[in-house]
Amino acid sequence: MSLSYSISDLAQELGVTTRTIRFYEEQGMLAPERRGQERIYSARDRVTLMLILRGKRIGFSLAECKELIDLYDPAGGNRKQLDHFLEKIAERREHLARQLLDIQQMQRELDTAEQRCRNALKDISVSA
Amino acid sequence: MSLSYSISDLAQELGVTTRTIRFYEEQGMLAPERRGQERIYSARDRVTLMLILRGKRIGFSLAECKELIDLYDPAGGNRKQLDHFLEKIAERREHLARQLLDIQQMQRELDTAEQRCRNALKDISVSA
DNA sequence: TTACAGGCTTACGTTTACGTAAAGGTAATT
DNA sequence: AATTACCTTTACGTAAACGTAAGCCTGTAA
Repeated sequence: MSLSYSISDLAQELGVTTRTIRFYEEQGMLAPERRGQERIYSARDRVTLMLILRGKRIGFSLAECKELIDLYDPAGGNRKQLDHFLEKIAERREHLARQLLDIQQMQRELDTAEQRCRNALKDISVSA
Repeated sequence: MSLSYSISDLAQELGVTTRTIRFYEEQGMLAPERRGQERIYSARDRVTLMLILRGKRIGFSLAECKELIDLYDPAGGNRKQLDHFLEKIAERREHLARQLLDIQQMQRELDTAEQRCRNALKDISVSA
C-alpha cells in the first residue's frame, strides 16, 4: 500500500508547474511509472523531486542536482564507481562549506546594513 | 592614495572574464570611473563585485544581487525608503535562513550517501 | 451526451547570464 | 615602424530552465 501521486498532486504540493516536473523527467532525473499514458509518482519519486528543488534553492544547476540523485541511488557496484562517488561527495561537501561561509558573511552584511538603516531613521526622528 | 584596478586586474583576481564585469556594469551594478575610455575601478567597486559574486555562489540572480547592492548603498534618505530597505533586509534574512536549512539537510544526506558507499566498498573487500 | 477537468505530446518562445567575434584605439616595446 | 598587450564598443550567438500554446485523449459529473 505505497502511496502514489498524480503529476498535479506533486506540482501543487511542491509549488511547481507540471511542465517543470515533466521537464525534469525529460532530463532523466525522474522516471515515474505509467498507467496507460498517465504518470504515476511513487513516494520515492517525490523525494527525488524534493531533492532537486532543495538543490535549486541553494543555486545548484540541474546537472548538479542530477549528480546528487545519482549519488543517492544504490546503483553502481564496482569499486571504481564507488570511489568516484566518494570523490563527488567530497566535492559537494566543499561546495556546501563554501556556501555556508558565504551565507554567514552575507548575514553579517545584512546586520550592518540594518544598523545603518536604523541609524538613518533615528536621525530623521531627531531632526523632525 | 586609494588604490585602483584595471578591468583585467579584477577579472584575474576574482576569476571572471572582463566581459562579465562589463556586463554587470551594463546592468547598472557597477559604475567605475573613466580615464578617457578606460575603466578605472576603485576599492569600493571591487567590494561590490565581490558582493555580486558571493551572491551568485549561493544562487542569487543578478537582480537579487542588485538589490543587495542597493541595500548597501547609503543612498535614499526618506523614511519610506528606509522602511522599504528594512523589509528587504528581513526578506533576505528569511531567504538565507531557508538556505542554511537546505544546506544542513543536504550535508546530512551526503553523510548517509557516504555511509552507503563505504559499506558497499567493505562488502566488495569481504566478498573478494 | 455533452461538457469539463485533468493528462499527454510536440514544438516554438522567452529570460538570464554571459560567450565570442569583429573592428578599432592607445601605449610601450623591439 | 611595427609588433604586442591592453583597452574599447557593437552585435550576434548560446546554454539552461522552463513558459506557453496547440491539438488530442479520457474519465466522470450533470
